[in-house]
Amino acid sequence: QKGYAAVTMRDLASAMNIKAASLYNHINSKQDVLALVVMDLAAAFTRGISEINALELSVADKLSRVIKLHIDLTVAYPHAMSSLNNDWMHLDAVQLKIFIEQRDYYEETLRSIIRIGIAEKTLFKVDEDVVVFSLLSTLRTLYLWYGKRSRMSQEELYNELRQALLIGLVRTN
Amino acid sequence: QKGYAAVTMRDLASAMNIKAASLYNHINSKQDVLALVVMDLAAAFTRGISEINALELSVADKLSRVIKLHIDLTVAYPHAMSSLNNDWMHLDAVQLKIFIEQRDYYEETLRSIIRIGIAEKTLFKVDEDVVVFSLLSTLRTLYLWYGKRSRMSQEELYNELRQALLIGLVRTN
DNA sequence: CGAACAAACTAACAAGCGTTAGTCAAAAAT
DNA sequence: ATTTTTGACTAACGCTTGTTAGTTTGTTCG
Repeated sequence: QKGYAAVTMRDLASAMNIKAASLYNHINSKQDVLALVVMDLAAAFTRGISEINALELSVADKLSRVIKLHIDLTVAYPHAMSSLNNDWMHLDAVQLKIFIEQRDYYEETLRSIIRIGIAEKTLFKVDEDVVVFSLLSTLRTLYLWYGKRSRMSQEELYNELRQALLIGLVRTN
Repeated sequence: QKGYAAVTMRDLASAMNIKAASLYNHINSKQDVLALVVMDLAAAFTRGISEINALELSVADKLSRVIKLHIDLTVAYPHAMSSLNNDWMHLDAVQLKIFIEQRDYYEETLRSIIRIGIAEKTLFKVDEDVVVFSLLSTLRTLYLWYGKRSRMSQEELYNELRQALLIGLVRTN
């Protein structure tokens, strides 16, 4: 709601009905809390795309699996997704380096899947950077949206997103 | 880079090679700076979509114009786009109300365009909320991307985004 | 030339920040 | 039954925050 910088330890404490000082019986610092929230989720994404890429699937099926990965993790950890998107730059130097490496690996893996699809002509000829960026923009901000306005099941969301992101909107025939 | 909450008046001042107190010869408060950055850009989006919707265009052409609107404003005000996306919740109560009204109006206008397209069957049958969300997720985060990694012209970006967002990726025939 | 103004400066304020120290009651382990 | 541990508390710390007051310097204008 407020983001890492704007939220105070007293905010966190009062949401748990305790005093700020009591938090330090459980955690070492505010930064540690951020790392706990962000790093596990980042690792889950890294593991997820790595597993998908290792499977013997068509490019379109791999992309569908990536969509499913994002839906699953968003449903499981909607609040952590917000920190992953907006607060990662406040990680300390050590964690930040690890985070950025994982992020780069994730994006490069997705880019390589798309590159193969374009080369084998199962995907339209598009700029791979634009596609990676466009897919991830939508998938990364799912948490802003799903569960709030939507009464949709995960299954429905999955099908709608495959249509919107992969198949397209405008009828061209 | 840091977001509204994390950046200090001393940060802003030193980036301008002056002292923090000197800022107050030009502005009234930190919150006012945020409002100056965010509200004008929000108004530009509101005016933009209003004008597009008033034109006598096909649904697909209106959507293309919306893409162009986002590209134009992102190129013109890349830094303000970041605050518009990430810092709007730190506006004071008065401005926040105005902001949210404009945002709702923008989204509802876009939704109505898509609703018409689906009804007249120029668009595939998709959930209109998913489509609005998916389009805006990509267009709103253009600033993260364009100008950094990309050496693409605005014209190229426009064509690539129309392909990726409207036409689709996966060849189905 | 002299007045008025713009815009920088130093110094300091009160409030809020993350965090630590020390204490105490209840629960768990011995 | 006694010791140890857990996890809350109050009080306070040193620091940083946004902001104000008062001053000074250079420029603009009658």
